[in-house]
Amino acid sequence: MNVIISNNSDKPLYLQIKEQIKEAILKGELQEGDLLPSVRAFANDIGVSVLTTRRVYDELEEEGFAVSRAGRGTFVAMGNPELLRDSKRRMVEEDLQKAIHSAKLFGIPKEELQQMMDILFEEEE
Amino acid sequence: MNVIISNNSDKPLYLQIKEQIKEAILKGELQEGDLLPSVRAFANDIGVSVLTTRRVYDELEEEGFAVSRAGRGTFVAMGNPELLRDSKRRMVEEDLQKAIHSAKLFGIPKEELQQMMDILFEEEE
Amino acid sequence: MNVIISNNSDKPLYLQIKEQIKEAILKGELQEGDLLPSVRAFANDIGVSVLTTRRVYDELEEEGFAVSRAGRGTFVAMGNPELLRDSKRRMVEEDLQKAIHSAKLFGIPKEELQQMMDILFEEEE
Amino acid sequence: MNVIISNNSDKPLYLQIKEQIKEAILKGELQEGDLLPSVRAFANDIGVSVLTTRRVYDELEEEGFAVSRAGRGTFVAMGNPELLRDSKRRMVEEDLQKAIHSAKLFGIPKEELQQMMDILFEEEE
DNA sequence: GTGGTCTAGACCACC
DNA sequence: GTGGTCTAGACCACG
Repeated sequence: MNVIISNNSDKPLYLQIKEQIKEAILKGELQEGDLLPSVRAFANDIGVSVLTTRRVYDELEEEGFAVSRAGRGTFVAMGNPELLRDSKRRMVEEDLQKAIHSAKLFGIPKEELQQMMDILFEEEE
Repeated sequence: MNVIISNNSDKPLYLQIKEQIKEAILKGELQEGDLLPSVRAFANDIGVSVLTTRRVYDELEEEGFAVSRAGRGTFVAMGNPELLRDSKRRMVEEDLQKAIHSAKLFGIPKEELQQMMDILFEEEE
Repeated sequence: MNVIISNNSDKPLYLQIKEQIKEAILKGELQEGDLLPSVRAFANDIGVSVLTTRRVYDELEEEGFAVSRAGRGTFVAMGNPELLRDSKRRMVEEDLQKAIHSAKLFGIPKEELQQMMDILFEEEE
Repeated sequence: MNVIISNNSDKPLYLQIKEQIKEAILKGELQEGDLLPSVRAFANDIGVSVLTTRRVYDELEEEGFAVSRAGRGTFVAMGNPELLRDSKRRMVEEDLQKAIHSAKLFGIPKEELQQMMDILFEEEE
């Protein structure tokens, strides 16, 4: 797994890391039951404090994406695939909703919005 | 102008205020050249510290949405209307791009995305 | 608010503290909207690390018992009173269920269990 | 004897195993003097490390539930039957006391507590 | 002043 | 080896 950290981002480190792991799970790169790197190995790997990776794993566990077992390691949680699908859709819908909200506010018509989506969809590499 | 402050929001006060002023400008409620309330009056009005409104006006000026004239007050900047239109589009495009990025990541096809937009567009009150 | 910490307990410090705050809220000693002590003042007060009180407040927030506002402080959450009542009952039911489970396992009849409850209820000071 | 291990439990493996053996003794499934499986056979049987079963037997011996005879094996301790009866009662009383303590704290009256016990007693399958 | 994040150590229980 | 807790510092943004 590749995690990229930006010190210039306004997002805290632990959030950047957490989101990348969640994305990897949602994309299917990390499968249910997979062993995640140990907090120490991971911290060393990406150059952050152990406490920071601990926090990432703690929150992933709270959110149901991972399970930690003392003395064994941290694993990708066994989750109902439906939940994953929903989780993906919800992420997309959130951003979409924001865009639509602003568009309505500024009087951008639905047709123009659809056109923008078409263009942006092709542009994205 | 009505500014609504939520103490339950995760956004800092100064940002909530700034964004609502910017929205009012982009929506056309505040016209170019309009006089904004004084920092003191405004602070008193919405029940926040003078320092907070001071910061709002400072940042609005930095971003080119307002100009302060010593002894006269703070005014909505005289901006090229083109710039405003672009600014609106850019805001919408940013969120749209995020949604498209996630959708591609999770394998949600363009058709499904368009369908989601249709539904969300109608739902928005 | 009085918090008592035992270093001999098998429970981690942060849990001991968190549970006592939750109890104070459930008992009504702490009312909705009340300001909790700052993490630093609290840590100093009860003689633990700042990080430990931070963690307590973080988790109380996650569980919906408190809300933190940067620059202002941490407050007892405005919660629907129904939820509090349910929370109380659930705590009691959990322990009761354990007792009943063991009793059935060991063949202790319902009558004896009720008798035990009578006696223990009077004994409790 | 059937021992079921859950990887999803928050309890450590050795505790899960130990508690199930103690329950079997208290329930009478394991009689005084019965030979327990060897640490190696047992570890192999339930799929855990030998160290883990070793620890289980050590602690059972410390607590007086088992005795090890070098070269012979580990046996369920010859215990005074009174002690066993007391042990059962104590386990039940402990949980009952916690429930009563919380109930008093939150102002739940004795009648409501008894009602809860009635309901939970019937519900338990 | 407040909370939010982060570092660099440490000790413990579990496997 | 692993995760779980804790300490004693630090810097930043917010009000």
